[in-house]
Amino acid sequence: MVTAVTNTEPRRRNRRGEGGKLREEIIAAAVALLDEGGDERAVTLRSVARKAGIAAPSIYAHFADQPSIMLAVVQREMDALAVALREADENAGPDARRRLFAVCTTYLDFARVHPQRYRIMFGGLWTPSVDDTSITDADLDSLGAEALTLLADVLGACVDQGIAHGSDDLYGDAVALWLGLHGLAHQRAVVRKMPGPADVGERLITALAHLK
Amino acid sequence: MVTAVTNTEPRRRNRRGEGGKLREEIIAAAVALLDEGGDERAVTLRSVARKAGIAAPSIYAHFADQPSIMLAVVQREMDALAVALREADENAGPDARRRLFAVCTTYLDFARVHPQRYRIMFGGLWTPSVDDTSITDADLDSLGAEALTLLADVLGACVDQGIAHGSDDLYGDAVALWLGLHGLAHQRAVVRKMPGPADVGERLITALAHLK
DNA sequence: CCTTTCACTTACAGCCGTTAGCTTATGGCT
DNA sequence: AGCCATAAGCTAACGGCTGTAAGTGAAAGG
Repeated sequence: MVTAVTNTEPRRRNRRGEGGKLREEIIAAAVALLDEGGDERAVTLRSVARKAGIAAPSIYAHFADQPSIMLAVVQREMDALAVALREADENAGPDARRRLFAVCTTYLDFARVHPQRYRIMFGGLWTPSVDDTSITDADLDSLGAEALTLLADVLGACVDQGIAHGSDDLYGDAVALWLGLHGLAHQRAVVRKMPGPADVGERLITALAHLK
Repeated sequence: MVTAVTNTEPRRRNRRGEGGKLREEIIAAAVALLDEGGDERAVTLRSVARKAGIAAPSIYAHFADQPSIMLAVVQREMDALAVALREADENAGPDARRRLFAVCTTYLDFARVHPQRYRIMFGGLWTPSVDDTSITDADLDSLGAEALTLLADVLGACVDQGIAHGSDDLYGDAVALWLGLHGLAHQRAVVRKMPGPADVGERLITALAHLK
């Protein structure tokens, strides 16, 4: 599967005010390349340009350099994940156990449905160049803080409803729970077949949330 | 820091029967490149050759192609990790809690001391080419099975000594514990600074081993 | 001395990121 | 309707790095 470089149409140029649309198309092209199963080395400036149907230098109107593309992809997917988690929590109703499993399952599903995206988001390869729109600390903390606060919140609800053993450090428990989820999510995103029982996810959640 | 391409000595050629020595030197050079902090993209066939002080094509006498080098590195480090884990277990004495924490701490320490090595071992980027000495399933299961059996063994000892709650599936619990450790180890290997409390490792171990 | 092992030099073709300068469609203005 | 400034994207080209192939030299040791 080479996904056809054959560009049937030479792509209609964007209209006057809508030059910025191309930026989104570039990010989408990069994500598409990832999803096609090739690893992140397949996402080069030139391959992205080909996928988007534009000439390579046209990217420089929207991104400073190649790493910036990857950075934008990570940012977009981080936001998408955060939104999905909040949504899952809100749609789960008032029951704390339901909320907990909804959030955790949504997290795990993201990694399973988009393994390549998950890999670049948390695989730590989007270059720690400390310049321009740098993420690295601030933005990882952004999702970090956001998702972890959500998790701590749900854990607190579990304690309040009496289905989990309390703790003096809810945030620390949230971090531990997230680390467990991350371990499973990352491993699933990396290998073809996971060892161990199918319900290992539930075991992780049950143990790390101290459910009774 | 460019680590000096300046090869003072042109490197003494190996003696008659010892041609195979170069193979080890090549692997060591690749590992050295990793440890220098550059990511795995810095480990190219040519850079490895430069680091080892040999000409690039000389590698082909010992490795079929570039991915094979990475593969050999992963194999070597997998073995080293397995040995370290067994050693830690044997040196921990008979106390089950000590054994458990010795093994887990050793695992976590490996990832902290050699983050780049850990990343390529479990980051799933050493190309899933299904040919020649392929690892991918067999050899990951090798460490997988080995380390997981060890963990299950230690967990069983914890139950026997009455310091942990029993379970009907010890191997499943071992997998869950390993996933937690992996989550922490990988995250530490990837980001500069981890959120959360310092004792998060002990929390993971305590919760996932069902310690009382 | 002469064979065999070990490693080297040279070279090719392909991809990469990036710079410089050019073309073309768009849409407001006269 | 016609002009024409400008936004939007293109072509050509550079230097550098990559993996790999083909053929060459030198040292070791029987």
